[in-house]
Amino acid sequence: MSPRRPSSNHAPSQVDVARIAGVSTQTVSRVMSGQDNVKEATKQRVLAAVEQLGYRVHAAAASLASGRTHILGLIILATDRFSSGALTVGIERVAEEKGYTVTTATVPDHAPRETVLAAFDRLEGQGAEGIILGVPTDFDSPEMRLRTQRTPSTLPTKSRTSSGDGIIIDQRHVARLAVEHLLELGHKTVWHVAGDEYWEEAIVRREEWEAVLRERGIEAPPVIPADWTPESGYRAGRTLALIPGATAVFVASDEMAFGVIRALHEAGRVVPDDVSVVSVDDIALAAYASPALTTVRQPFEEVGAAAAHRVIATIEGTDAEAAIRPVHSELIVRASTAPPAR
Amino acid sequence: MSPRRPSSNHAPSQVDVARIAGVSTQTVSRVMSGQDNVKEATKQRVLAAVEQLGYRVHAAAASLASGRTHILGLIILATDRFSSGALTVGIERVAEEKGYTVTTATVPDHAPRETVLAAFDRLEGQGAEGIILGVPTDFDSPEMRLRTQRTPSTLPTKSRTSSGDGIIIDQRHVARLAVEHLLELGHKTVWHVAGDEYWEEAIVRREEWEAVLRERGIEAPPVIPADWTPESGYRAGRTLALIPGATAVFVASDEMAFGVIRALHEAGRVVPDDVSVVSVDDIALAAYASPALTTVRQPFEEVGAAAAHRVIATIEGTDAEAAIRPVHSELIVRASTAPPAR
DNA sequence: TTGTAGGCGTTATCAG
DNA sequence: CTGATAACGCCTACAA
Repeated sequence: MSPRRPSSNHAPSQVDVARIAGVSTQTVSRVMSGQDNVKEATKQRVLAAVEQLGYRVHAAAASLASGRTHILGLIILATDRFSSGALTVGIERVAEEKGYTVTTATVPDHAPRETVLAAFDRLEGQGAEGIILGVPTDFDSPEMRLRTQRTPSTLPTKSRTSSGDGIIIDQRHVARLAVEHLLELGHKTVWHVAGDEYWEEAIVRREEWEAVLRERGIEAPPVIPADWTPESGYRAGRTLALIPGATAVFVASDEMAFGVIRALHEAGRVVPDDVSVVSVDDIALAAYASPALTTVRQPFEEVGAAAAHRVIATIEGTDAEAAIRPVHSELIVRASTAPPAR
Repeated sequence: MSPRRPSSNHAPSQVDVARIAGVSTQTVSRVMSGQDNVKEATKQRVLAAVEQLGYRVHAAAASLASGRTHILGLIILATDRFSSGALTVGIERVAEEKGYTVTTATVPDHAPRETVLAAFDRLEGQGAEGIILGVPTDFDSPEMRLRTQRTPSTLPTKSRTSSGDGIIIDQRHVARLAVEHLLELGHKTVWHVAGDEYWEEAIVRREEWEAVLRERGIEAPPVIPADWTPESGYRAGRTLALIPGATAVFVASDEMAFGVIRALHEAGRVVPDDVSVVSVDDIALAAYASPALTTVRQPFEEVGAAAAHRVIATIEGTDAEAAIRPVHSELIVRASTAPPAR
């Protein structure tokens, strides 16, 4: 039997349901929001009416009345970059679990600060109760401060500079894992192809790479700059291929590593025999690179989940700290690293 | 000067603005929605008050009153798959241009029909005025019909079976481009590593691959099934490596092609000398595979944009057909294909 | 356990 | 060009 509308042609409302069920609208409201102080029989009558009419609560009306929207805002990169997709999946999962909905605003890479602020405002305007900032942002700028003060916000990655409001992946640890692996294999030094320094992660990884070398009394060779794209990795690889003594590189992302390896290959340097390459992310294709990539896995999906938990906790006044699960990076050794040829 | 709130601590409303500007709320409403029937001087006073208070229209209230939400729903795969990210970017771009906001619901791959329907309902409940279905769906099932009838919806890919409501990439053309390329290179036949047949695209590509061969009087070899993942591609590649006569494969996606090539490599078959590989998508890494992938580029971002244009046109009663720009696939020849060795 | 009253902030409609 | 008034559909608070 197909559901039938009351008479007019617009969506059924609480009033319609109440009339059919022979109760007040208030009772309908109680049933819909799952309150338990409704007699079972009444509840069933209401539910029957709901079913019959195909009634659904009107989100806008509900949120106007209650002051709650249950909307989470997500500001993310307008690219198909692996990390963005995985992050989103984690956020979305938790949001749904917790009864939230997520609205996304994308911003181009290297967007000026105003673009991010504008995205933030747009999301707030849409009613977002909390916002997850998936792009580099100066969390401590006055403009941002102003906003994060009125709307709970979180950064998926821990920032070097800012007040500890970022979370989750310790990028120092990531870099250390990678560089130490190479050193333990017996390489005398490690070169570094860095990510775009517009991103905090890139800076931290570079700093830690230097720090690890310094600890062992090794002077860091010059950084080879790049920008996360495979193209930039390729260019970096060509540079690297020119340096005879280079036997080991720490590349700041898998996607760049693909480019680096290709350039090395073309220059006749074999990976890992001549040069060992370790990178970061462990994207799905990492295991299918030639050779398979040794890489530090970043659990983006968990990071997204943790970020979502965190904002939701803040929104709801639950203990935010308790809601955070630390997330672990892990070195995955595959075929792109080996001891240096003697 | 920092904006100051009226007195209480909740967000300023139209009333506050009206009072300060010395006009009625109606006039504020008119200014905010950009109607032109307001005297310039009045408008400026209103704008000044808006600025001073930091007023923004309350989306929920506006949509309750107007009946419009300007929300677009997007149902998409809960993975970091390349295509999903790119699609989203295109949708988001157009949505923003047109003053819409996008709310996403993710569903796992291979989700049963009910999951997709539930996502649809959730989005509708959130007020989505139009929905873009980025996952395989039986667009013609009664349950879906029921929904698409009340909420404009669109499929980014043209379906074999359904009523022409799908759009944009002609998968037959994609397959034809790939297979003919191989044939023109001189290969006697072409093998096929198929995508997950849960997806329309996979089926269409396989069908067309067969059709192209048949046209030339070639009997199609057995399909090698896979599921879009690089892992499945790897397995398919091992199978392929066992077949001595196989000199050319059409792989249904780049991500699988990475797996195929690795397996071939490990089996001692050189690409493209022994086996030519052509795939589909042209993901960012395709150019950095070893060897660089010959592939049929799919402009996902444009597809997303076209899909968004389409739903919005439907929502607004504009001519939907006019709003669609056809989108072109293109063969990108790189290093993974070559004439067969004689 | 259930109902009544009032208001959430905006836009539509109709007057002026 | 501008304003008064009535919805929009629901929820909170309070009362029964």
